[in-house]
Amino acid sequence: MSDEAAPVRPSSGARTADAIREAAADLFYSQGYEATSLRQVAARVGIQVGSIYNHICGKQALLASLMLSIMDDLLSAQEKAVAARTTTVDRLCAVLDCHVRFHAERARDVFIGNSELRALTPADREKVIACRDDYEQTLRRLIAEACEDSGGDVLDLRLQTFAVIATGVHVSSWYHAGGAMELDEIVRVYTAIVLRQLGIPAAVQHLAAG
Amino acid sequence: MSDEAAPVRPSSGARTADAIREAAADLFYSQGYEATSLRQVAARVGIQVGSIYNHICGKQALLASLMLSIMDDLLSAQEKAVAARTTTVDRLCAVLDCHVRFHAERARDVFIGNSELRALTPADREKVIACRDDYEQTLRRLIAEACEDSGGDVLDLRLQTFAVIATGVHVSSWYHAGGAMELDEIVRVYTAIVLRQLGIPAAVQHLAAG
Amino acid sequence: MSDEAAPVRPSSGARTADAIREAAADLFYSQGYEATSLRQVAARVGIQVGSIYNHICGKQALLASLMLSIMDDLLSAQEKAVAARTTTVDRLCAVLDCHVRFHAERARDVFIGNSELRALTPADREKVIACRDDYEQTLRRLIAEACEDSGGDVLDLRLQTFAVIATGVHVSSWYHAGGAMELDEIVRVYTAIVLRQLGIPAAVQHLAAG
Amino acid sequence: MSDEAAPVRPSSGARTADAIREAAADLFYSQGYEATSLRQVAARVGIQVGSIYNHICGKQALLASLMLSIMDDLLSAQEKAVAARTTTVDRLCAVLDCHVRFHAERARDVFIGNSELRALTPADREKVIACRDDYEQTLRRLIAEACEDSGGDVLDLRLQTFAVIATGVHVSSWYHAGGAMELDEIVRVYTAIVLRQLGIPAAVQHLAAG
DNA sequence: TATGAATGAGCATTCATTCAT
DNA sequence: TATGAATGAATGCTCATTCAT
Repeated sequence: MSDEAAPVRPSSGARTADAIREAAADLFYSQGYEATSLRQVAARVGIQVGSIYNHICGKQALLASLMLSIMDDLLSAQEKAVAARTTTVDRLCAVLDCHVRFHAERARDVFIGNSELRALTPADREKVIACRDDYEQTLRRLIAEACEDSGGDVLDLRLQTFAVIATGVHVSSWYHAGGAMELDEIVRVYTAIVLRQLGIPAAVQHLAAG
Repeated sequence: MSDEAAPVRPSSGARTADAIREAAADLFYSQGYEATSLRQVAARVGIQVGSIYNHICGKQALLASLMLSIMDDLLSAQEKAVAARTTTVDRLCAVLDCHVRFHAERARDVFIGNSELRALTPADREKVIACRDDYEQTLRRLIAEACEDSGGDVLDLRLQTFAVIATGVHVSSWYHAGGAMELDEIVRVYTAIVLRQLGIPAAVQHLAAG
Repeated sequence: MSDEAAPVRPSSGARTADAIREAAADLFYSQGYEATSLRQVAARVGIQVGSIYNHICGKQALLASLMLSIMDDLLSAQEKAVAARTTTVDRLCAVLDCHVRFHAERARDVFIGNSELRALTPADREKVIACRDDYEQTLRRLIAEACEDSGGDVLDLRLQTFAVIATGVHVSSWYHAGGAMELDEIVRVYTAIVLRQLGIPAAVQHLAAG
Repeated sequence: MSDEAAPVRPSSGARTADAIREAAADLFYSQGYEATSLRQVAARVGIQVGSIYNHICGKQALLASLMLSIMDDLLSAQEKAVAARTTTVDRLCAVLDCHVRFHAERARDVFIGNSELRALTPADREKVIACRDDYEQTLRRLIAEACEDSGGDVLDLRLQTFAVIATGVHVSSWYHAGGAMELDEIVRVYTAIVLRQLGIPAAVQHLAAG
């Protein structure tokens, strides 16, 4: 309420900062971090290069902040998915659903998160990698638990977890809204092949889906 | 012995050219194309920047030539794998084996091939993408044929082909010789989960393996 | 006095830009465009090379802008000379006066304008040549008209126009203020030999001068 | 006879050297000395850059030798013209004829001689300038003598000598064989306007021409 | 003589960053 | 906050020249 009483352009500063982050993300996605100059970012926002430093601390920091935000969002989404269900198979399915949807819907961000690790400061890189490991560990644990509970057959937990992740991440490279395949359908097929791959019986799958 | 009888500097030119390509590949892999300067490449080879131009036409051309070589090798390996077998399931397994081995053993090159597409000239990019499509098409066709011949059950051919590729490519991000898992073992597990994912009965698998 | 009351750095930007153009003109004159580096220009202005790009778009554009300015000034001077008189012989004399004075007083600029055409972009070269043609055409027309009106005797209009131009342009190669010959005297002799060359009777000349 | 018995490609060395000089002259003419690389020269000759140093001492020396040759030819031509006639007016006309023809027919060389002085070593520049002064002095003396002998009227010897030279040199900027005006005609008009400019009576002109 | 490789200096241009206004 | 000017370092690339073969 008091919020809406504020001037129509509430904190143009924050708006500019957001615009910078958006523009940077777009450019980092399409050209890469190294190939993107702050001049390009500024131009897209409609300001001069120098002005950018009123909103960010530097190019490095901009990338780091961007990547950490993305990892944060990814982890939050996963946590929410885990929390929503009760059985282990249900939980796994929810996390798979979340995995694909996040990678499909935020392909740009996810791509940056995966491809610009090299460009980070060692310190920042460690932080991002910690998030990524966290994400992987959760998925791995869920896979193990779901298999145990449902008669699945894990051949190699690490490799199979990687397979699940890689398959979902790959969706970000080709999915686009309005494309040949609906996202719901993608999630359905993806879940099915993951469960198959884990040897979880079809019967259980239908129960989970039901 | 007979080796050392060879001329001390057998075509110093070709040797330098190769050294440049090797150094460039190493640096492109660890820092990215944009973040790598020709001065770094030259330094690693032990020559001056200018001298590099006796062997390459420019940075762009160096990358393009590198990527096209890699794609060439990849396609050749796949072709050889296809040619060596007779039944469709056998062929699929050979191609899966080749896929994983190539990505594990030439992780550096494969990484460059996947991550520096952006840095290419549109013309060169098209060429590389054409190779990549070719590679995918072969795998897709083999999957379809193998499933048909062996009672497999494809849910979505495109998505599942992508899953097979992504899973194999991912190996390149963690495998290293002497690591926790032998390459043979990786291939074994990978093949198993792919066939499972495609619904190809275990019985057929063992026949193929035998 | 009132001068010094003005702000110490009135638009430092414009001033730097002018200084760059002046320095560039000096160096292009004494060394030629190709032999002049932007580093030299910057050094003469007292800034770093990179800073130059806050004021110009590139070396090419700097030359083009310089040359177009010079041609502009030359054409303007000629136009003013033509406009100031009424009879054709008077007009011709005014234009000859302008021709010699401009070439004597702005020898540096005129030299650049004549000698660096090669260094221009085809597009810019065309523009400069169009100015030059314009200048020549005006002079040629005036010569024809003046001869007709005053009993002159043109042997070959084109060749004689060229002779008039070349003779005046040549002054720029040896005149310097305070030299052996006053500029007024140079103009007087030059005009006389041009009129003689055109066969315009001495009587008319004195009338025109009167 | 014994000459023709020599191998078909007599002294390929001298030939290559000449080819280098020709190629260099062409390129210096069209692009300027500074903008021309020895690589371009070599390419035009059909050899590699390094090989060029078997024939020349360096880029500077190549230019100097080229310019001195040209000045030599120019002076020789003038000397021959002077020697061929007896009366002063005849001599002047012969020298004017030679001046225009040389500048028309060897426009490329004359252009180099005039425009690349800057690029020479001070020592070489002095030599070329000495030739040029020599050439001018001869013409100046001839003008003075011819005017004295034929009732001409010199207003300013130096300026008028310059005018004569500049007019002739200018021909090199537009003449080309097969163009709108025959060279003989150009020489005729040029001579006429020069004599007019010097106030030498037409009667004498016809005598000289006859 | 010709070659191909190497050198070291130089060039136009770009960039992240700083700072007075 | 925004600007425009400046910095200093770096980059891809070219060049005249050298030299072993």
